[in-house]
Amino acid sequence: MPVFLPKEPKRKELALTAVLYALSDEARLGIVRQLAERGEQPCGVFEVDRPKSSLSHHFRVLRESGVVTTRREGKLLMNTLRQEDLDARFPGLLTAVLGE
Amino acid sequence: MPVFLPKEPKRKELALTAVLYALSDEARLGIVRQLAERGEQPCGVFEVDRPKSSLSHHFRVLRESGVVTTRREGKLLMNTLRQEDLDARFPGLLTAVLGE
DNA sequence: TATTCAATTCGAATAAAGTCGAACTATCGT
DNA sequence: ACGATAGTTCGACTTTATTCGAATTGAATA
Repeated sequence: MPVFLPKEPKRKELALTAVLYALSDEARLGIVRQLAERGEQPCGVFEVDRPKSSLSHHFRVLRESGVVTTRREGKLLMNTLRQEDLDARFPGLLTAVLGE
Repeated sequence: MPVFLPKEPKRKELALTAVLYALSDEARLGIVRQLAERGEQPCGVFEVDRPKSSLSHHFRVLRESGVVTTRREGKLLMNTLRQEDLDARFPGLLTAVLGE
């Protein structure tokens, strides 16, 4: 009984086009900004004005591109921006996207 | 008799998500890299292994997002990366995407 | 073990992008 | 004016994304 098995790329596998694509959507970019500001957060706190299933889809895109990592903590799925991995692989990108 | 009227956004109108989207495609990113390396270039020189109409489509995306500007010179359409505009609007982004 | 809560997966519908040939437009050279 | 060249636009098709309700999973709690 696996706890939760997202398919997140390792640092070395991060692909620039996939990352840019993930960030090219307002809803997802909003999530990323909020994670950058407030740190680790569960999916539920994001005000995205869409049903859960849509939100979930966007989290999947963020995970599969490697922008976000997710771990379970009790009944919540906690999401974190993969700052270090992104900075290592694409220096300056996240900073530029977040605009300071 | 207009010479050529592309719909390019002004610097202040550049939208981050549109720019990221434009850059999230391998073919377009390839064009951008080549423009960054070699400077202004006509559409024809790009080796993109697709028919002209497809190439043209990608140029349109690059223009409409504001990544590239195009002017006619004789029978060629010369393309330039909008480095200054992009740097002004999204400092560090282009550098990060181009990897130095 | 039954309920509840958090969030995902499924599936089907809609929307948006990409692809490519063919036709078109503009410019240049003859 | 004709032909060649550079690239675009059009239109139809295929592919990929997004959307959202309903069903499902996993974990906590009673």
